Amino acid sequence: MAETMQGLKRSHMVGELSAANMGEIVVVTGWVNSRRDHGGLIFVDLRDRTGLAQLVFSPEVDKDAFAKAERVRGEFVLAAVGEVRRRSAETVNPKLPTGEIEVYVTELRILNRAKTPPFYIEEDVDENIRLRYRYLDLRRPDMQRSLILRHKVAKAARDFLDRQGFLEIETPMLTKSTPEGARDYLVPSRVNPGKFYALPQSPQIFKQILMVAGMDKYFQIVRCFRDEDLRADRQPEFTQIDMEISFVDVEDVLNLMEEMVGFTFKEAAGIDIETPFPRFTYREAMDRYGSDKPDLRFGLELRDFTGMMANSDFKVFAAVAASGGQVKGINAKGCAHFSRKEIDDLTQFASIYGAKGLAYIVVNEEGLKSPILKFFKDEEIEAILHKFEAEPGDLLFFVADKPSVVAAALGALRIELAKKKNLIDPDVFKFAWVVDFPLVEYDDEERRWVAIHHPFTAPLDEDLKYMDTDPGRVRAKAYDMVLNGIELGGGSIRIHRRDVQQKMFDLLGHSEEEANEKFGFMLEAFEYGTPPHGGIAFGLDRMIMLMAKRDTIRDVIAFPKTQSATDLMTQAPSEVTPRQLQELHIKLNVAKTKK
RNA sequence: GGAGCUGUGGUGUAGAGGCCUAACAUGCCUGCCUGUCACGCAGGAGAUCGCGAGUUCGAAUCUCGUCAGCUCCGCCA
Repeated sequence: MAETMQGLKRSHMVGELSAANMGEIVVVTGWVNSRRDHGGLIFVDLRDRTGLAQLVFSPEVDKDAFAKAERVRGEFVLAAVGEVRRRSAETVNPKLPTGEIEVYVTELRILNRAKTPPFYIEEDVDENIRLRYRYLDLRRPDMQRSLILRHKVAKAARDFLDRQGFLEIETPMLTKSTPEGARDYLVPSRVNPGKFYALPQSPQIFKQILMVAGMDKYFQIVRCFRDEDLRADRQPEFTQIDMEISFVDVEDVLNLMEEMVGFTFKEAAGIDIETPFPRFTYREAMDRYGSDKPDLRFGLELRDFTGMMANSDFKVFAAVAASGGQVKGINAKGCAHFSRKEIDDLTQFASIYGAKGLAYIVVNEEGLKSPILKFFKDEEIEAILHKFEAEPGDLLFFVADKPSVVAAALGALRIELAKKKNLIDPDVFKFAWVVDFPLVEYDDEERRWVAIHHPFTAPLDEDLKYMDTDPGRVRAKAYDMVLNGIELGGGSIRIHRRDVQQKMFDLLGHSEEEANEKFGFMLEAFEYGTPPHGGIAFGLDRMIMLMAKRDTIRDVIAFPKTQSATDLMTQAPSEVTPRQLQELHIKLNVAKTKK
């Protein structure tokens, strides 16, 4: 039934055909997007990754081809030989790039049949079905564009870095489990019973050792693995553009990366971006936006009322202000018309982030409306309105809590309000740097200091002196690149001195033996002449998602996993045979549940 | 670990206690059709409403559980 391509060679991709090919005999191949049978005349839209073109079958042109075309169905794979002809003026299809021409087929070969697909290729269907039949989903022009863009982004970044003298060097996928950070994916070693490799969360240690090795500038477009719960922008395996550079400080990295990102966006997607990017210290970003990844596409900045509330008669606010908490607010411009239900929903929304309440004041032409008004003196109300720059029509929100809750709740509320009020221009790209992150934070559960970035991050020179006395005050030479409220990449200048690294491990509560066991090879390497160095890694998937204006990185990854980390097409992960387990010296201890 | 949303012919949806012997569109099959462009016209097949319990005289519809997908919190150095 199926025919071969013998004696035929594709001459054109279908999307390339145009009036310039008029009169040529062409050989095209592809899938049947649709077939329109008019009885005495059959049209077939043939699709490949470059687009669609119309094939015409007429008994007057070729009887055999016409007869075969009657048996053709959706998604059949065809090769067609025919003449490119210009369409008459009234039959031109302006919706199709190739709509000025059509191919009069003189020979048709049905290279393969296809089952009726579960969904029409260009229709939007449930993601369940898309992932199960990913090969059909990937035939959709949108998905093809995503993967083509992905290729272009990777190539542009690679070209840029190559020109800057970077070397692309591979690092191991089977590596050593690290004690800090995300959960590792573990791989049992057959030849070393009871021992495990870990898949890399990032090539962090190897790239730093490459600096010790004198490679000077390293990069890699590399898969990384983290065994944590998934989100729209988080997959268990994802791709980073990973870099490390010797003999640089913060400024050098930021400048070079702005250049790289600018080049990549322009080259891959034709998007012009403004440099330099605005820079925020971590503190400033948290104060103004309640987030270390501020979305700068709209205003709605946070205002601080903590000082003002300390002496107020509103005990809820005063108590929080007096006990190290914060009272902050957002002016929801033009939201005074919100219903009680809408405000309740927003209160519910804020509670997700731990806020115990959401106080509000409605500002109208007739005056103010609020359940908390009665607690404030006239001059206090005056001061609040002044600080909010409130005008009639505004709705003022407050959250009072410990600083982390205030930031989380108001930071999220800010974005929610922007969405609700349609303040976000989808065509705009707002980059920013966030710098001077804290080096460490205290983990109440583990009852120790933990690294905000990772334990190799260098402290700011001027803060080094607080490492022993006041670790929470030490700022790091760490930086994140943020785009439209999403963390695109992050990195730091690293510690290159053995003594400072030791001090860091001490601070994190790793004993010398522990540090030696986990990182001894690295500490040893650092004793053989380590250059000052720093680096950064970009989330390639997120970068492409933002360029392609998608809501999830699943749409820019060929074979992504579901939220429960399964692959609906291959059914991974799956059980393995007892023999496989035996060879790996593994005994399962899994509660008998579903089959 | 937790919260929320969704699940109805192949696909996308409607139906929200009896009107359901489950509707519409599209796809699929058969026939007709020489200018369509996701062609059109006529006819046909196709669903025990994710799964399991329960409430009820009666459940696609209400309750509980469970499975799957999605969004989010925690987590993600």
